[in-house]
Amino acid sequence: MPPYDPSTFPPFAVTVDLVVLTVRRHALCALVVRRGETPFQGRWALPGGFVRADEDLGAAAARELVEETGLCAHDPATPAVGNGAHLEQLATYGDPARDPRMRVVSVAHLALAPDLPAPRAGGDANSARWAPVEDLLRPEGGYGRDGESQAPLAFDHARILADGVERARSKIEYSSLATAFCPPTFTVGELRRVYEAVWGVVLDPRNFHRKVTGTPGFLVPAGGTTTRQGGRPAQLFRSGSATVLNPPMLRPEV
Amino acid sequence: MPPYDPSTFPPFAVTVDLVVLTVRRHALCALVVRRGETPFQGRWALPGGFVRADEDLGAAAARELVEETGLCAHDPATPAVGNGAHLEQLATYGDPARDPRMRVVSVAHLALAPDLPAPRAGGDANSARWAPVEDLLRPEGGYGRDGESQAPLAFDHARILADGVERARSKIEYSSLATAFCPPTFTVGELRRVYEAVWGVVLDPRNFHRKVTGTPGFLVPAGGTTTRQGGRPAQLFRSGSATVLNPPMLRPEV
DNA sequence: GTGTTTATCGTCAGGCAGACGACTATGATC
DNA sequence: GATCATAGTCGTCTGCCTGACGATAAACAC
Repeated sequence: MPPYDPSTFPPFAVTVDLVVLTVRRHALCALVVRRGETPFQGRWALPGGFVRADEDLGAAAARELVEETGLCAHDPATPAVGNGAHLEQLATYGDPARDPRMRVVSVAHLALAPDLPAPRAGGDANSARWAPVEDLLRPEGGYGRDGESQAPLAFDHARILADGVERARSKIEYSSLATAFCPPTFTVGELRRVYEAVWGVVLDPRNFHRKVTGTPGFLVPAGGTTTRQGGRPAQLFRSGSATVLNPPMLRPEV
Repeated sequence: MPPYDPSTFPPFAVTVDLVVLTVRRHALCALVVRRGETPFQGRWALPGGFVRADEDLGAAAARELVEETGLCAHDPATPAVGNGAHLEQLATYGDPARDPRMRVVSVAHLALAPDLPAPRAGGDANSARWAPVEDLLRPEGGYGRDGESQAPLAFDHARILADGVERARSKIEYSSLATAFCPPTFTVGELRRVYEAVWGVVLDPRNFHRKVTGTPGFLVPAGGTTTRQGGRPAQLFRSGSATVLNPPMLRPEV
């Protein structure tokens, strides 16, 4: 290890960027905000901001999450109260050219949230929105289903988003994290639609039901039923204490 | 997102720390270096150093890896040549109090290497060594099997090492990464001993043989046999093109 | 040769997943 | 109110994979 003088280290800016995912209308969506300044002015970007001088990385991510969505990060300590979201570190991006202004290292975090009413960003409805990741990750431009223009995300945020989506897709295989996309109580069918939206596949309702109800600790009956999805009333469940699924949920091939 | 003045961001030092793992004498070992300066002078620490002003994070990690071990990072581009090691980003640690001198954010990387002759760190054999992770992660002090004193690792490096070991343990379940611990050609038994050392378990040789030889693309016959492990000559294999194992290797319970 | 060590092939039973049939309980429609 | 569409829930069957072995093969040490 070469010796160094602590006072001459190269200075970096450190930010956190958030990949906030939710499932809306059968589609996996991410929270994006419109940039008001150069570079990439007017383009969509992931929410984020500078880490403060005396702030831990996770705390900075949780603070940004509250500022952008009102969601409380779901600490292991906190029980699963109303607006809790799962938050975990994703990866760190530090290409010297990723921000033309200066050297910025961004510690990306992944948040999984239930379907929320609407993004709030200082009340400016035009500056933040949920967008289907399918649209955001389309290689080039084009238009989303709502006619919203789809220039690629600012900076290297498409890459970060892709990494976050891939993390979410693989993590719901072997963990109970899919319930983070659901409201406090939910049905087996609602949970299945989460898997279908995140993976982009169609699952057999009977085998899915057998699997999730047969995995100890995954779901606990919350009592009562609901018909909010139509059809026969479905039992309501709450997320159980299990965090890892063994054996895992199997994602269908191709 | 609050507005900001790019010139007033809080300055951070950014470092990379390396968790370099190998399997030696049936034990999972990590590379540690002895600190020559305060804080934690004389204590063992993970190798690492500052990211240079115009250097990507992965490049900094690869540079440190070469400096400490002579290993070349195994880029996807590079074919599996002699001294190639697997290198991937692990996680980032930024507790404001993790370094008493200043605010340091460390991007930890995980490297998996075959058994190497001996660490080199400027030729000073006393300043770098392979230590069994079991010893390094023992909660408090004590002595390793070789009588080497075992004060806990410097900074938060025990935590980083534990995260790296856990990553390696889980990743060899569903990927072909275990071959990164093996020389270019190896036998099924040698690969099994890697799994046994990393997981700390004993595996059935017959079922293991059936599993790894039956997974398409995991192993390709390299031709020839060896008796370097004693007993009946064993076929030599090379790592195949498969990167993910589906279905995965199952780690025995408990 | 005999014993030891390691490698490799086989067999068998249990568990789990995919494919699918059958039935149930709602709301919507006529 | 009968019928239909929709969704939920319970079973069955078959094939694959794994864990727990037995058995054989090919080297080395004495």
